[in-house]
Amino acid sequence: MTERIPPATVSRMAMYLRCLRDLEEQEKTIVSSRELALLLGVTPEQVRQDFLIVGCTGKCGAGYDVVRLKHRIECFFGRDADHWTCCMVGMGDLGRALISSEMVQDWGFRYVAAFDTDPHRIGTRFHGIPIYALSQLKAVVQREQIGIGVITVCASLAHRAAGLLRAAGIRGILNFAPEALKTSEQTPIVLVDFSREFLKLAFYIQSAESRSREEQAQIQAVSAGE
Amino acid sequence: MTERIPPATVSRMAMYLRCLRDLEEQEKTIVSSRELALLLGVTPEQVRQDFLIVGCTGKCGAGYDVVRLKHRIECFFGRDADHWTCCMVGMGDLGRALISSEMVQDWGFRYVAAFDTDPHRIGTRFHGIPIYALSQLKAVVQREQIGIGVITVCASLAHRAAGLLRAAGIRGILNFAPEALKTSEQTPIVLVDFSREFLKLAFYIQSAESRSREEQAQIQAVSAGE
DNA sequence: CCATGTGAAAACTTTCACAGCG
DNA sequence: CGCTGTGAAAGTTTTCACATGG
Repeated sequence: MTERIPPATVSRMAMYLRCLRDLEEQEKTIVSSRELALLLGVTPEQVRQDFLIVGCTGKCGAGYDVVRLKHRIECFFGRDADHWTCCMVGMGDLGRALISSEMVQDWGFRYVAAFDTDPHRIGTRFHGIPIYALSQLKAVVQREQIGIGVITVCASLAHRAAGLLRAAGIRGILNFAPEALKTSEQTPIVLVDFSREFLKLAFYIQSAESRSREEQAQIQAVSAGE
Repeated sequence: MTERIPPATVSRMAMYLRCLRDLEEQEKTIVSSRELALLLGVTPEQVRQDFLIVGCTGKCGAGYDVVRLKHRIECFFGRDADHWTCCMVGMGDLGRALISSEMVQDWGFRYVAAFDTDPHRIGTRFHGIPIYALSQLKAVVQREQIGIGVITVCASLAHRAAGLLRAAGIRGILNFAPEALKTSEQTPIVLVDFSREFLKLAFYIQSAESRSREEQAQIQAVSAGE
């Protein structure tokens, strides 16, 4: 059942899901592969190919049923994707920003606990979420049946945090600390590295500008040739 | 010169750069493709293949010169990667967190201005960075020669923010708003979508657990066969 | 005529195997 | 002997072409 799905495909699936949500809000019931392709900047064929993975649900001539397709992709991400319990390890600026932004809450990811080393924060609540000491992590994770741990502590603490989460039997870790944590077969870790995104952007800027320079040079060459 | 570089390769380049920085701090001068491969979870051949792209700098038998290689990869990301000026559009929790975390400052990305709609914030400073009104964006971007705009406003404002940045002649945009902005050939946009990262993690958890279930089933089948 | 479904073709990435150098 | 460099092989992913159905 679990064919090898490449990371790029998983990313695209997440993008489809976002689009389908938006389409559902706009009360569209049918969408074609071409429309989705335009929205995502890929080819219609690729979209159809991807949908074969989740079990082709399209109808010839018409398009895809938005609700049905969305449901299939939600299944792709796990049937219980609608209620993941998360905890935040590190209640610094980033941790608080992630919680208060509520970006992922309505994607089925709900924070039920937070952990910090600062004694002033321990025992208080943030957006209704209780803040515990790190020493209580294992007990809380197991009591609340927390599935996902989100690490926003500094790089030097990240390994310790990951170790505690693993020891508590967490199912997966999202790591915002600029530190490559060893990911094991058992507990997957997704690293969100801001510096990588900045570098990627820098590269794309560079290549876009060099390309447009080339084009200008070509235009100049052409006009010179005339 | 600008061969088509796949996104995955760009990501790996950023990871190499991180590793090389760490190695440089540890005062290692030589590194082999195998060491880097282990650190990154890829194969040594892939590492060497990647380094061919930036211009093979390795010496047979010895390994790669850390400083030289790092320099080459920095060039891959643009020679002026060492001094990108950035501005933050949106000084909510996320915007402030990104600035105060200083995660990317020492990667050569420096914030020199911030923009917000809240009149209480306009005119003040945060971490020494002046906060302006959106109406001043164009003038400030051009005056300070800002290359990168970082969007952390809400989804509904993101399009307007992107439009203003583009009109001001920004070179690239990093978008943290949960909204797919149309990226043009001229000004690249990198979208950082937290919900996508959560979904990715959910998928990997799911597949890791189904795999281990399969293995257990296999083990049971084997022991049943004995 | 539009859109999907499907298998084959093309393009690409990754891996392999080995030559060459320190 | 270990490590790089390189081109060919294997294994992908993506694209194309066309059959099928509303």
